[in-house]
Amino acid sequence: MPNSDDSTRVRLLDAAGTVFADRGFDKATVREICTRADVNLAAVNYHFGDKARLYVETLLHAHEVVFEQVPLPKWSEDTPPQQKLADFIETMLQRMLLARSLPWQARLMMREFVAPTTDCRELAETYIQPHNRILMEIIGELVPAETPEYSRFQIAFSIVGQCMFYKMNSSLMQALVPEEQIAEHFGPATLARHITAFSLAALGQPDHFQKYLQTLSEEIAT
Amino acid sequence: MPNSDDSTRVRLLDAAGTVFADRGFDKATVREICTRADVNLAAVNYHFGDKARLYVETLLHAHEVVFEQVPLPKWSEDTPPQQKLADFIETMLQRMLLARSLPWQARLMMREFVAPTTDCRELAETYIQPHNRILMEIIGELVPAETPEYSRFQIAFSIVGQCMFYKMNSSLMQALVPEEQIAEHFGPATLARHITAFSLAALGQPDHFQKYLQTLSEEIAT
DNA sequence: ATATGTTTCATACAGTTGTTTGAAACGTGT
DNA sequence: ACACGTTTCAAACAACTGTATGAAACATAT
Repeated sequence: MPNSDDSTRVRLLDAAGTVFADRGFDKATVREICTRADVNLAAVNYHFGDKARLYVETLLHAHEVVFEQVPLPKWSEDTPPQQKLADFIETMLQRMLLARSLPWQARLMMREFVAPTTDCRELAETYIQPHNRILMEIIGELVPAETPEYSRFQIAFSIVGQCMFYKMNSSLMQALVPEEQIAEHFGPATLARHITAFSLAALGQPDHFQKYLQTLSEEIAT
Repeated sequence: MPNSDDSTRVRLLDAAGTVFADRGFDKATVREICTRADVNLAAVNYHFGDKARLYVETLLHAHEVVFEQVPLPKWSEDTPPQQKLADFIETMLQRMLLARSLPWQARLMMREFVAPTTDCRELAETYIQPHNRILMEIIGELVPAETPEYSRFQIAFSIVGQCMFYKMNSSLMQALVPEEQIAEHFGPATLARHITAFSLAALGQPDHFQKYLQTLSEEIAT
């Protein structure tokens, strides 16, 4: 009957998180997970049945933690959609760049986005769908009413795509961008400003990106 | 001395391509590769030393083939940068979506972008850097002259990020977008048009995306 | 204290993996 | 026809994997 805060279970869940995150599902071994969790090898099979189910539960656990650790700000009735979009982008980036530091959850989420191991229907329904719906609603406020749905989907993916890119291709980025610039101009806050401006401009708020670029060159000039 | 068009070598290289592409480095087995190539199991070790070196050579081979199979169009002196950007995006998407059909090279490239197995310095220098340089030059023609370099990097990544997203998250996309819409509105040509319009609008060619959206809703209306 | 259900443990098992081996087959120049 | 370097082959090896097992340790309620 004691089940909820079972120490071995959560210890296993945590250890599995780190290991899965930086080894991937295949290269991660049950043995390493158990060693790290300081539990017996058989514990995985006892508590989760097999490696695959442990993985799924770890994924769900990871999303839960990240989503509540970096929540979306509350918006009032009259928050302008531009502000909402800015918030959304910054939240998304922070959730992703969270992985840079200690917690492993974001890294794990990214991995699953990119090379899905399970069919992850449950994951999509529980976390990704609602998240995407919010973005779609914001976009709905920013485009003409007649804009077809598929077009709004494309816009959503254009925005999300920008965010994801920085997280996933950090190694590629480091091969292309000089090191000094990375430290200074590719942190979460700066990137959020860039992506927001870029996307708002694309959506017919032309001032945003042009003004933003002007600001930058003025900063440089001084 | 016979080395260049060694039949087993290239057969191995091709088979390795397909297998690595849809299984990934870890899950791909030397056995499957050899079976598919119709060569003996020991051939990999004889010709390439080990699995890792086979992988690297496969990667280089893949890039070479894709880049020459889907080349950038030639531009004249007075090709407008808007056109160049459109071409660049379409080429990139076609290279990526190429993977949908027979050839495996693009899938493989994507995999390596996302979860690099090797440090792939050679890859970055030979293929990715020059490719990125072209994009940076196009962007240079589209933004104010004073725009700082890091900002142009960010813009480049915003564009590339959009393209990559569709390729990598096709499974995620399928979970979010209704099936009928995918077939009709998420092919390479349509996506290229969307991303081009979106990005040009962001870069202060506001007409592009607004006009594009208008066109869409008019098409719907009829 | 005893019994019962739960959790942990050490160990073993069966399968798959990359890699090695040594002999056979092949091609080529003499 | 011979010899020699190259390439192929079947078979085996050693290491590692996820999983199963059955006994021990534990907790809890009667």
